[in-house]
Amino acid sequence: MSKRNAILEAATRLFARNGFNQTSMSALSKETGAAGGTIFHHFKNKEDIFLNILSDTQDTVLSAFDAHKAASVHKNGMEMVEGAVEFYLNFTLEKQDLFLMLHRHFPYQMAESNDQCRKTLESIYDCLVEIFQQGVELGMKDGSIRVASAHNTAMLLFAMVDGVARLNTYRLYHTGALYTDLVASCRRMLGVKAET
Amino acid sequence: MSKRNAILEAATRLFARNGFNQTSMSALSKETGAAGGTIFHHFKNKEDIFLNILSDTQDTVLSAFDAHKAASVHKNGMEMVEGAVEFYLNFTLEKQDLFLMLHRHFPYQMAESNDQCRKTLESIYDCLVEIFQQGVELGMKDGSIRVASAHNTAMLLFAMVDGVARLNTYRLYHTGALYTDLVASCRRMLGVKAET
DNA sequence: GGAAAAACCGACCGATCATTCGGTCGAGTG
DNA sequence: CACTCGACCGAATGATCGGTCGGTTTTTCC
Repeated sequence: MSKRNAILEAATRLFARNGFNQTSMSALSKETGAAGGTIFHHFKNKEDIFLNILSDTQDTVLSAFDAHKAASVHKNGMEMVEGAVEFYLNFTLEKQDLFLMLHRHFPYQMAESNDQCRKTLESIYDCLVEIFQQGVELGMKDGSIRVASAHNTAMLLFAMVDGVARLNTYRLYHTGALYTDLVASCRRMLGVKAET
Repeated sequence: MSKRNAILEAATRLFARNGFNQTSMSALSKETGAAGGTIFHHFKNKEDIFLNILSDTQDTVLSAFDAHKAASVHKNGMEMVEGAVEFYLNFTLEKQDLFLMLHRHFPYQMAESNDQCRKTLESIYDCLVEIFQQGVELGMKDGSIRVASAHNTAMLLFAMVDGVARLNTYRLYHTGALYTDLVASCRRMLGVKAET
């Protein structure tokens, strides 16, 4: 692997687990085997490393969601939402470091002063919410879902599912058995009586 | 105000808005007008300041929730949950700095190595989840709520409501109009068809 | 009023931070 | 071979970090 990619990979892990500000360039240097100067040869500064990671994250998220949409089949909108919930939870488990990074405060702090960061973050979150929203909109058409606003409902679904994903990373509670109840809750929340 | 309290208050604001590690003792010194040595006269180190804030936070949260429980009246469990949702959202708005701090990663990172921190955090979150759980348990008895597990349901409610509170602080979306849909979603999610 | 205690001050310390810079090395080119 | 160029190195830099310490002021209590 090229040193540049090694730096990006190690930085993703370190930024996610220890935070951006708590990751020193010397730690990154030690982790990658690259000398201090080498890192600044490839990236103009520490922030630039983060922006590159964020951009890669955007690609990863967008293509993963496109692949899911292409592969998934469903009878109606409600099933599409259920599929999205399951996919999202699995995705957060599969890409733990990415979501650990996205769940930190630093990206949003940086977004306030850096337009590129803000745009990339918005595009990532649009993608995350959209998959729920499409399911809700479909369900509103085919009658499997009855809610007032597709967008607001999608946001609420996202808040709940992402909240559960977060509970996993904080480890204050053991949320293993939550998945079944989560899906059941989503189903009832979307306006049709629970099936038996 | 005593200098000690001024330090705690300023530290709460700075830790919440900039993070623990991004808040320097010199910044804290400048903000409070207290000299560097004075801060270390009142607290044995930076971590000790945070633990004191966390302990104060625990008191604030516990007494606020006790006051809410004592003051609120409700016909049934469902209404109790609705009241809890409204109260929780208002509370996060009222104590923005506290929740900004609790929503950061640092407390949970510190909890992994510091028992006092972990215990305090657990007690805070127990309190937050409990108010939902009591409502759900009551609703399961009086028939206004039909779910499988009171605890899991309370966790899901908490995840959703806290997720909405979080969306507010990140400012990537404007979530002003979400409250009505949130309450309606909770009502449907709890197993009884939406009333008109 | 006077002494002891507590609060307070700011210069100072060693460690660590992000970043810079002069320079080595090897692969490609003509 | 001579020359160039990008990848790479690691010592050095100035700034800033959390924390210490000796001394001064204020408060408390007899």
